[in-house]
Amino acid sequence: MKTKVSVTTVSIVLNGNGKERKISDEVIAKIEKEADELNYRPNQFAKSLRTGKTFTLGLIVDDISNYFFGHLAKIVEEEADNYGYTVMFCNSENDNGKTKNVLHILMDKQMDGYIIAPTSSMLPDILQLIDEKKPMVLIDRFFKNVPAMYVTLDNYKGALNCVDHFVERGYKNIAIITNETEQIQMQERFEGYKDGLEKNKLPFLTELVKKIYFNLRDHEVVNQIENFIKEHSVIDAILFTSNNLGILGLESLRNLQKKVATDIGVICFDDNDLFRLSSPGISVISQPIKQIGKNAVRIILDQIEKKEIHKKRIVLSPNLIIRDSTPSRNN
Amino acid sequence: MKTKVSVTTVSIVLNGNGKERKISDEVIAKIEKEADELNYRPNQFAKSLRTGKTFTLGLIVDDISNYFFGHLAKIVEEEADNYGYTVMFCNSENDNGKTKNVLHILMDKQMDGYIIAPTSSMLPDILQLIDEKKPMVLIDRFFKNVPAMYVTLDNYKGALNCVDHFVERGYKNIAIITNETEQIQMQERFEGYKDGLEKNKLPFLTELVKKIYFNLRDHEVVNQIENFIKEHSVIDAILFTSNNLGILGLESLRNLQKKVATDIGVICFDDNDLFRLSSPGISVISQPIKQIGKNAVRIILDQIEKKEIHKKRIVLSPNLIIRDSTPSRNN
DNA sequence: CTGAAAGCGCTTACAG
DNA sequence: CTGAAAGCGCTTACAG
Repeated sequence: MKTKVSVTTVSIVLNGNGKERKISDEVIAKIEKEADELNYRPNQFAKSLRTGKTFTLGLIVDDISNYFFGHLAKIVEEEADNYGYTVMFCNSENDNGKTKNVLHILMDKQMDGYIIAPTSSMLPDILQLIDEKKPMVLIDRFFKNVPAMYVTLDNYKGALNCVDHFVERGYKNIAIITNETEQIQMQERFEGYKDGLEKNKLPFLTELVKKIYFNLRDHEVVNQIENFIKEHSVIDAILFTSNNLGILGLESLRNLQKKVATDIGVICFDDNDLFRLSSPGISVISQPIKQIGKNAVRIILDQIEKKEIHKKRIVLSPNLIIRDSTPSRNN
Repeated sequence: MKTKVSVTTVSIVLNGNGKERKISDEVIAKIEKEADELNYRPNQFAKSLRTGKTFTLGLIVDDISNYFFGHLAKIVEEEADNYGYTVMFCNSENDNGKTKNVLHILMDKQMDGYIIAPTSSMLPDILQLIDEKKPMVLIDRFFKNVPAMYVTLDNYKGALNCVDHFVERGYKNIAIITNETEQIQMQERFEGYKDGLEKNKLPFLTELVKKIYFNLRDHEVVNQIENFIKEHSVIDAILFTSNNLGILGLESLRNLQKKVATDIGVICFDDNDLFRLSSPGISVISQPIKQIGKNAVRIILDQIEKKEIHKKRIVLSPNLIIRDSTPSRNN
């Protein structure tokens, strides 16, 4: 910058503090003009190094190509952008495939805040983050007894509603296909299923429970679901506890030439284009993705800006959308 | 660090240059031990400020919640991660909604490289990036006469193949539903459609062309498609030129109670769960997403590491997957 | 084999 | 109203 003016003044002006610091209008104008002409853009590391702020949020999801997390990421980016933040993301792949610690990578880059769908292996890092009082919010699931803020769905109620709906429509042998995991959202969905059966005076049968490991390939999951269904012809309804399981489940049913609705009732957790538009349309427990994302960003920004936090833990209501995959079995 | 040793030595050791610089094994061991105990993590801004490297790639897509871009983002993140890079992403939303310049935000944060699905408004910034010799690769589309590297599909051939397939199956009144845009991938798809008709001695009729603006809401798009189909009962086949248009198109057809396959043949660009698993399954031109992502990252890393670049422009082959939405009309 | 010093490009008290 | 100087936490010639 060839203007005869100190870097101090330039810094003040370019950060919009010219007026406040009583820099003369003339100098302000000159600096702004030149900065513009030279296409000057301040070095953000230098800035961050000095101020400690990065204006970057770290987002960790299972898999950004999954409908739920992709849409969540979109909302998060949009919201963050509204407040001048950008987002860096990592896929945890539920601890599969990657041995390295995703969260650590983001911690190294010093995010201003962290939005995390946690896996069990992240616990130590999450505790460290809490220890360092870094802004953080967990999404989709959380850890019991860990003092972290979070935004989740009332998963228990969601699953319970599914069972109620199945029973109301006359289904009697309701299976659940879920993941083998200690993650709390899945545990709660499972509890909701069990308690739903009990509430409706139906027996809980372990043979109607299929738990699938995360680290399988899609076709293996499809195979397992096919075998499970084949071996239990008594099943007249299935609750899939996730987007992904539901999609692969539909593939399994198609392979088995089992007709959804006609042969078997189906409800899935999470909505997506396939569930919405396939025929028959699939009844789902839909999550308020927009609200989850917006709340998460708001909580993070409140923490960053040290505003008072009104609600630390947000549990949103599930929404049962009834379509054609659960026709009445009463006669 | 309380070890009696200079920061210089610490820096050398922690960057793995201890041996090379002939630091004594004893000192190396001591430093590593203490770094470990103190959970020491070097400040990345300081590092970046000094070295000019961020180990961060910027990714700009239309919309990360879109199947194509979400899956692409996943691959990009995985590949980048393999080489120690993280990725920061922005949704361009095809210039809708956001007035600000997405690319500028990333440029401010000094990405080591840029992977961009460009929109027209980005052109000036892209030229600047080229000017500054920043590693960059365009994906999905590019600008004619701009000397940038890119990875795209042979969109022309893809559309041409669709028309060929329709004709082969006996369809005569093939409509195209595409976006109103100057983006080159869409232009090429349109050209492929036109030339496909000509090649097959079918007339090109402007009334069978529907171009839809990007900045519409989903339900508006659905409405427009519905009206278009209603007003042109002659149509016996439709080529949707994107994922998104295809999904909304299926919604329109459902609303109109038009049966895919029975009433009308359908092919969409891009594959997804809905097209794959709905019944009837939708025939698609699928893009090799994995290859696009891997190539893009490789090209960027080659540029960053100043390796010789073998291919600067990669045009991948489309893959026509024939399912049930294009049954034979010959009799 | 190891360390002192400079410097990356900013911002922020502080001085005048 | 404006500027000199210190310092954020690293790395990298350079010296010894």
